[in-house]
Amino acid sequence: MNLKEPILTKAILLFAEKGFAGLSMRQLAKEIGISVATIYHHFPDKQSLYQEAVLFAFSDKEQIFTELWDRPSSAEQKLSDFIRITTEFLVQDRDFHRLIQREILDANPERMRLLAQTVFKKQFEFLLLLSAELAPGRDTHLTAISIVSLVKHQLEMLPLRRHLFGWKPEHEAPEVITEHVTGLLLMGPKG
Amino acid sequence: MNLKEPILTKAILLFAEKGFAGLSMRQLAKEIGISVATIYHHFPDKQSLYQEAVLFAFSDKEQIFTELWDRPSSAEQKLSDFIRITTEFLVQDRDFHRLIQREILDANPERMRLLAQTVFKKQFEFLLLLSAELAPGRDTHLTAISIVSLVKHQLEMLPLRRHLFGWKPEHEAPEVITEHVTGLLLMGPKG
DNA sequence: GTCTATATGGCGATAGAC
DNA sequence: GTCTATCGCCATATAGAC
Repeated sequence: MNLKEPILTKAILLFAEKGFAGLSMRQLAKEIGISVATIYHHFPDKQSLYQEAVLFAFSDKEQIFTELWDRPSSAEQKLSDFIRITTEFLVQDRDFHRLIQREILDANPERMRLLAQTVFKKQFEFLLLLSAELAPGRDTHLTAISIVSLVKHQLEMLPLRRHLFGWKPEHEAPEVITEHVTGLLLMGPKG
Repeated sequence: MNLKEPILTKAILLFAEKGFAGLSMRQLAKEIGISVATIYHHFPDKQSLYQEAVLFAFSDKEQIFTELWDRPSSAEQKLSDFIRITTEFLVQDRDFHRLIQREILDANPERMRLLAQTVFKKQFEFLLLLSAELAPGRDTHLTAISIVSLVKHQLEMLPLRRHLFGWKPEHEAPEVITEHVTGLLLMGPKG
């Protein structure tokens, strides 16, 4: 049987958890239950495996949102849906989220460009249109990033937040986060 | 001369850049211009060096905000000042920011607890008071986190944002980010 | 396409001289 | 307190049998 896809699948999981330098080829092979040489049959070196794994992880993720933008709903409703879908997705696919975090932290310009132009381009352009409609007086780029920030960073901060004052278990629920972020964005602080 | 502090200083820089697994003791020694054995004279092992470096990096950071909370200004002004100070600080001390990101990504529960209770405790409690005053109807914990998110994540996304539609060089300026985030929070999307 | 065996080098850590 | 020299191990990567 061809082991290329199983290798990529396990690699995504373990690279997300340990980072590039933190995962050895031996560990990866052991986890899959194959030999190191088999990995090297499918990938020329560790770096290539990593890059292919990242692309593989991102390959099917674009579709999740496509249906959303076509709905004949109001801008407010679309924002609310976008926040909910993104939150649920990031909560459900933690490995993917950790991989994004690591990639952005690494900040390799070429890989950033690739990511921006292949995976996020379309979603971000829809988000820009939405920002222009919802916050006409504001810089749309900064507003769109702010929307993403509120969703993504709420989740990224969880390990730390758990130890900060006022935290409650329900703050980890996707629907609670969604409601808070949506309300803050649509109605402002006083709403 | 005692090399403990120079070791810690360089370690902060390189751990922030490469991560724990990505930096070897040999590389670190070479960068400082000393031998590996000298590092091991001051620190029992790599893990201890890392943890001490992280604590050292955070040790003097708490003071930056203390003066702010004592000022006799309005809640709106305090929020604006907090956002500005935080943005400028994170832009200026990128190594520190990257170290925070790595620590949160690692998510070691014990280290998270330590970080929350030593470095962020006081600032976060002031931020909670501010959130309660500015957004009385909302969950103060979530609001406070949202404020942090808007500042911190705007900067973390920079490597990716540069390749997304609508980005302009001025979006990297602390004062532009500050103004956007402050406006969004205080006046909502329509403001 | 997968394996066992191995080459080569860098790794964390230590011994012992100065 | 700092060094040179070295141990034993694990890393990436390859050779060659099946």
